[in-house]
Order: sequence, then C-alpha cells, then structure tokens
Amino acid sequence: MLERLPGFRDFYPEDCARRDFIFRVWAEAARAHGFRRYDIPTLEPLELFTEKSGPEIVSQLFNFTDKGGREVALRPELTPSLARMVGARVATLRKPVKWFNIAENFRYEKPQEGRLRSHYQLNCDIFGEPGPAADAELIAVCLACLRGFGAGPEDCALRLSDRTLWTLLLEAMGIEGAGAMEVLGIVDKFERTPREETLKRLRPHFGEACEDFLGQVEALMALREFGEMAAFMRSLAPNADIRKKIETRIGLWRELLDALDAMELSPFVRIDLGIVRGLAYYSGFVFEVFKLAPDGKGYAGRALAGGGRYDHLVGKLGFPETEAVGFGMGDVTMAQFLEEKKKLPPIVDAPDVFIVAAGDAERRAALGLATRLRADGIRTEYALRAPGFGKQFRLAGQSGARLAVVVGGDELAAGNARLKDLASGGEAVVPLATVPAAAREALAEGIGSA
RNA sequence: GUGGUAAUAGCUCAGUUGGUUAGAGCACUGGUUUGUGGUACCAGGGGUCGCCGGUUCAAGUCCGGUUUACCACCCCA
Repeated sequence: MLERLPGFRDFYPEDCARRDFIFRVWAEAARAHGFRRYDIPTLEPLELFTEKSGPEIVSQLFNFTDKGGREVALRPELTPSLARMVGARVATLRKPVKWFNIAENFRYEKPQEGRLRSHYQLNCDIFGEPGPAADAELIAVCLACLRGFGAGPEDCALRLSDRTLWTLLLEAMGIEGAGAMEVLGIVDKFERTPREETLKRLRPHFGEACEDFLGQVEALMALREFGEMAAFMRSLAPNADIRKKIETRIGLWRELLDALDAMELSPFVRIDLGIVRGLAYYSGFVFEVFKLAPDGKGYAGRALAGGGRYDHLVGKLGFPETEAVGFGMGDVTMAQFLEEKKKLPPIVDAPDVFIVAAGDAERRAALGLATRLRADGIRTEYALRAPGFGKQFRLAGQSGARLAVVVGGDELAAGNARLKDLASGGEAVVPLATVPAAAREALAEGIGSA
C-alpha cells in the first residue's frame, strides 16, 4: 500500500469543499477591504530564506539541489518572496500597497495536530504606510476574515500588543540591542514557563534586579485598559528623552484604538502586552487572534492568526526601506476552530437536475437535453449506465438533485419532457425546447404537488 | 530532534487468561422494482489485524525492532 508522505493531506471532495469554503470567505473579506491578490513561486532559491532567518532555518525547510545544481527550497512562508516583489517595484507602486494571497507553505518539521508539513495560509500585507491607520486597516481585514464565518467576540479575541513599547521599557531599564531581543524571547515564553525558570533566565541580564523586572513585566501584562497602560508607561520614564518617546507611543496607541473603535471592532480587541511574537523582525504593534475557551475568558489552543508591523524587513533583505504590516492565518487551525464553533455550513455538492431516461431514443434526447441544461449553467447529472426507471429515480433521489427531468417514451412521442420536483413530488409536462427555462423556474420556485 | 500512548474493513469501533474460518454499525454494490425516488427487506463485495522479526503446538492477542498517527517538550507559521 502506497502511503502519503508524513504531514501531508489528501483532500477528498468533501474536504476540498470545506477548504474552498474557507478560502472563499478569506478572499471575499480581503477583496472587500481593497486587497488585491498576488502570487509567488512554490520553489525558491534556498538563499532567500537563509538570508532572512539565518542558516538554522535549513533544518526546517524542504530543500534540495535541483538538476542545474541550484540550492532550492519549497517556500516555508511568503514574506521574503513578497518583500522581493514589492522591493523590486517599490518606487512605482502606488501606496499604500494592499495585497493578499492564499497559498500552500511547506516546513520540514515533526507533524502535530494543527501543525503539518504543508498548510495553506492567508497573508494580507500593507506596504508604504507608517501610521497606525495601516495597523487598524490590517486588523480590520484580519477580523473580517473571522467574522465572515459568523465568528463573534464570544468566539475569539484579538490580543493587541506593542514591540516598540517593550523596547522602550527595556531601554528605560538600560537594556538595548541583542540583549533586548533575548529578553523579549524570555518574555514571549513567560506564560508557558514556571516563574522560577523565568527568573533564572532573566538573571544574566538584570542580575539582582531581575525580581524587580519580573514584577514590572507581570504588572504590564496584567494591564487591560488604555488609561492604566499609559499611566504605567509614564511612571517608568527615567529621563526626558525616553519620556518623549513614550508619549509619542501612547499617542499612536490612542489613534489605533480610536480607529478600531470607529470600525466597531472594540469588542474583539484586548490590550495584552503578553503577546510579543517570537520573530525578530517585528517592530511595532503586534497581535494574535485566539479562540476563546468555553468559559469565555481564557484562550484555547494555537493562535488562529498573528501579525504585526515589520518596517525594517524589506530593507534588511536588501531592498529599499519600506514600511510594512501584515498577518497570516492558517487553514488547519481555522478549520479546527470552525468545526468546534459549529460555523461550517453543510456541504452542498448536489446537482440541480437529474435526468431520467429509458430506451435508446430517449437516451439520445436526454444527452441533448443535458448539454443544453449545462450550457445554461444548471448542474445536470444522469446515469452513465442507464438502469430501469425505478432505479434511475433512486439515483436521482440519492444525488440530492432538487429536480428530475423525465424523458420517457410517452413524453418524447409528444415532444415533451416531464419535470418532477423531488422535494414536493409535484410534476409538470413541458415542451422539450423549453426545458432549460422551465427547469430554471422550477428550481427557483418549485412545483406544487397536485 | 527527545519522551509517552496508540495502530483491527472506506469511517466509528468490539474481539475474554494466546485456541476453529476475525465481527458489528454506518458507508458501498446488487436484488425485491423495465414508468416514479432517498425508507424498508434480502443478498453481496471489501481485512496479509500497520510492517519486519521472535516466543509458542498455536499470535489480532505475548516480546523486540520499525513506520505512521496522536499527546507533551524543543522550535516555529
């Protein structure tokens, strides 16, 4: 028995229908917000990814040497390719650039629930706008992608944080550069790490002050109100320079929260500095969307979506410095979420019309009828191997078709076909030539039972 | 990459201290039914019990290995 590669999925028609439903909701939300779709190659030079993430990334990539001796890799993410596309034309692209894509990404990692070696991801990005209006717009499209499924504030929440604020906090405590990145890494894992262990990890950076710092971190993470947060930040400023930066930052927060409130998104948004996000390149507001636990308070499972501002990445990849915000949302966690929250509609995969015909002449007429119905956009089926009438009606019923078109000897002799509403049982006889129009009408309004 | 648990029909699962030809429900196919359907009734197909090896008179059942899946780490999208 030939098996699938580990971490990959087969999509049977019902799986495909579900996947397409998710993609459709995403794409509609993105387009409604003025995002245009782009696409990138599946296979890229290995270097594109090592440049952004360092050589360690190779252990998590599907990479190989192609027949031309090139080192290549299946894309693990879209951002570097996207940065290349935007960077190459940044001078002539009209700003803001708002682009989205839904694409398959690959990572060579140990598969787990919600984390396979291949998954589809929606990515939305905005380039060329430094102000919080872009962050608000991005958060709006992200939440629209969830609201499109009927998910509300009772189902999920967006935890909003700020990398710049963290950097300022660390700066106020005299920690900058590489040390700051390391501390942020520790903070990122704070929720999942025992307090003792966190203290131990902080000690090299703060020495005896690490207990103080941890106290500050805990206080900051517990903040949920804008006013409280602003007051807390102001209380930290050790000098005029940092105080000024903090005031600027607070102003940007106010702008962002106000825009989100005007967009009626406040019920989803929770200030939560506990979100740091592991990736090094985030530079401003960052956020993650989580499924709410049944109690409606805590969070459950993996993030449904995550993103934020990365103003320096495009520049770092060797292209002109370009402001950017973006987020990603995966199909695996999304499908799981929708399943749990009962937001997936029943899959309708039935034809509109099933043609019932017996006998050679009737069958020829049925094939012609099928062609005309199909040309009219009516999903039409018939039995490829025609059994008796009873059996064909059974097939019609099983197919889920709403309408049967009966082409029997009697009808054909009179130049007619019989339409039967399979739900009500009502029937109508119409001339063969008018079947597509009559079928369309019957599909819309049904045929009453006599 | 490191640990833990599991693997029996397309799906969900049963299978006693090791003991005849491995079962059920759902699904699928055919029939009852050559002019009226999804129900019903009858019948049928489908399994190297994940794979390899070992113990035994005898292995789905016990032992070792391996693969895969799931769970927890590591890491991350």
